[in-house]
Amino acid sequence: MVGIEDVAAAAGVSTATVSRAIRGLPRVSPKTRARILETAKELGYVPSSSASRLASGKTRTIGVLAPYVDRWFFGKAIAGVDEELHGKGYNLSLFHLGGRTAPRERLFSRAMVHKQIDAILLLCMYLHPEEIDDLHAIEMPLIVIGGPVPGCPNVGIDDYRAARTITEYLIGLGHRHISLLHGQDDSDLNFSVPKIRMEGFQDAVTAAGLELHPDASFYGNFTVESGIEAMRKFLELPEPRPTAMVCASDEMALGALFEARRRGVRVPEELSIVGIDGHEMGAAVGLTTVWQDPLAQARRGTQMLLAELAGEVGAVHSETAEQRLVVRESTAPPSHG
Amino acid sequence: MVGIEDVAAAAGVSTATVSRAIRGLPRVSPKTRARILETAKELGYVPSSSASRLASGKTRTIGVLAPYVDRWFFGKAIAGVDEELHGKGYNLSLFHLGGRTAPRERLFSRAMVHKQIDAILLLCMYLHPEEIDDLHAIEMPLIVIGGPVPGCPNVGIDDYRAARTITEYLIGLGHRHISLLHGQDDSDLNFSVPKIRMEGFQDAVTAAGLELHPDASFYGNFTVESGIEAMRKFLELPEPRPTAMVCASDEMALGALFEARRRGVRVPEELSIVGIDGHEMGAAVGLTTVWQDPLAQARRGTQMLLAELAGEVGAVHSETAEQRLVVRESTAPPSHG
DNA sequence: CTGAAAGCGCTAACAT
DNA sequence: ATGTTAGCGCTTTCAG
Repeated sequence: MVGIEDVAAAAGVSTATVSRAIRGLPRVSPKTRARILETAKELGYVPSSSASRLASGKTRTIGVLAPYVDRWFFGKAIAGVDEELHGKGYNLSLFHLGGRTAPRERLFSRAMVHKQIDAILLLCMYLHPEEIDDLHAIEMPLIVIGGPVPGCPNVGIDDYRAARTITEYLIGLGHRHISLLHGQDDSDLNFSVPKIRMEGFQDAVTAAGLELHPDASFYGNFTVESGIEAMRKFLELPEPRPTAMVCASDEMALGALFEARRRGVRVPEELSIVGIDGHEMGAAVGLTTVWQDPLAQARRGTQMLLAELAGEVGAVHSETAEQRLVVRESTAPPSHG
Repeated sequence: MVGIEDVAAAAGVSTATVSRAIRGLPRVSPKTRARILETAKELGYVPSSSASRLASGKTRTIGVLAPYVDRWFFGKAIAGVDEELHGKGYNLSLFHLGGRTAPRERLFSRAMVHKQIDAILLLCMYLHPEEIDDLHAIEMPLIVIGGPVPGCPNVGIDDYRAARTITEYLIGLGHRHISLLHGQDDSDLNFSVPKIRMEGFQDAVTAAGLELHPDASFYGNFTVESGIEAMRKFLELPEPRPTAMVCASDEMALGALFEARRRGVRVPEELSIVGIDGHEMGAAVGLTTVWQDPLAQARRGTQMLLAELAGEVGAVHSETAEQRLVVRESTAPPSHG
């Protein structure tokens, strides 16, 4: 295998010069650099990343910690990191956070992770207190995309406002009895996107002088299936049923919407349904939602990490991402006034 | 930072023994191993992956080359690799193949990639001849998931049969005039999933003595949006229009289905629509399709790579994945007989 | 079963 | 602008 020494010998220079030339560092004369680059190409030289990692202490890879990769938000975010990294000589390593598994295991694997990356981009919905502590202990640029993590910079939308906005929109339409499909299970995590969205909903309802109907609240796990399941339960509710349903995500809203129509419930005439996210399918079926762009959020976060790694201290900081109420055809005033 | 020497000193052994003990290699007495493991934990020792990569020549990372990450098939497949790798001490590095960009650039980045991984899992739909050659030149376990790549082992469904099956199902229902929404653009790549599915469709049609209607053929890029777009064009077709449409993917079929209903076209009464894939949303809306499981396919492929890396020669080989016609409510006999 | 020592291939001072 | 020379922290023969 051709190494840096071969190139150095062939080009008649030292390995140090070859190293500088190839990495585009200064202190190499243009003509020397050109010659080195050419011989390197001729010899088919490719630097050993292992060796350069060890020698430099930099891995030139960004670690993306995610609980899922086959879900809308996470897929878009990972794509965003990838796009931003592309062509910049950085690699993307994917680490499974493990949905809601024991924190103990998560911490352990995290220790192994640190040595392999230069910075972390965290995607998550839930985080246990001890995990947060662990995160703070890491000496490494870190940005979280999406939900807030106390003490960590993040880029994401204001989830409370998103939930409140969409709920108030429904109330403004005349709905007085609104069902909620949230993404929170019975854990007591305080700083989680599902919890925050739920609060936004609740505050909007009570602020309007309306009542919360615990029996018309359903749990989902952000999947289409859970939306379907929730709608089934909803339809078993005694009349009069709520005239609208706000779902904590578009994926669940879509499931609910499909199931409602399948059961012959007319949307929005008999039931208004809304989501949060901006899923492409939502646009296709006319789902009213609060749009956000996780891909852009992840790109922004990645830019910050890269800037920080490039020496720009303070480059990583919290930033609120764009969100927008998008009214489509899944909402209408309640039919019975 | 605590290194292997610190552990060796604290445990009163040599670094070689620590290395063996920690990696679970033989030739270490049980009690010595226990003592080493304990002191390592006490000291909070974590091996430097950079150093071990350089010294061993193994990176313990699987490279996943994919053109997209935020699309159903690819997201599921990446999740599958991740699941299979989990807990086995292997990392997953994601490399963007770059949709249909210039092969030249793809080759270049591929050279950089090789030094960073021990095996490759390739996800793709299109591959240029020179890229295939390049792939063959790689001395590294390789498996492709999904579409076939000449000369490379792959695990995936029989796309020709999938397309043919679904088309014949429609024909069996009585449809004589069928529209096609395929995923092929005007390139001339021969071995690509889009092309193969198109052939399955065409052969089914002609074998039944029916005619191909080029004007009722549409191009899509596997996204929901392209399905919507195709349906718009379809609806501009002069009457009598085809009574059924087969789409090369569920995502496109879903887009077509939504747009059709939005325009007031009743599915399946006036128009039958089918897809291929088994997307969760398809189940939710009752889309007839040929189901497949990319997550399982990727897991299987990853298992093979891992086995091969473990020394099991011949572990990597082609395998045809499970597929199944799933009849739901988006299909019915043509209404006008 | 355990230790000594020679690298793995590059980077980063420090010199020149 | 370029060369010299130590390592980076672990793995791996080869001895013992």
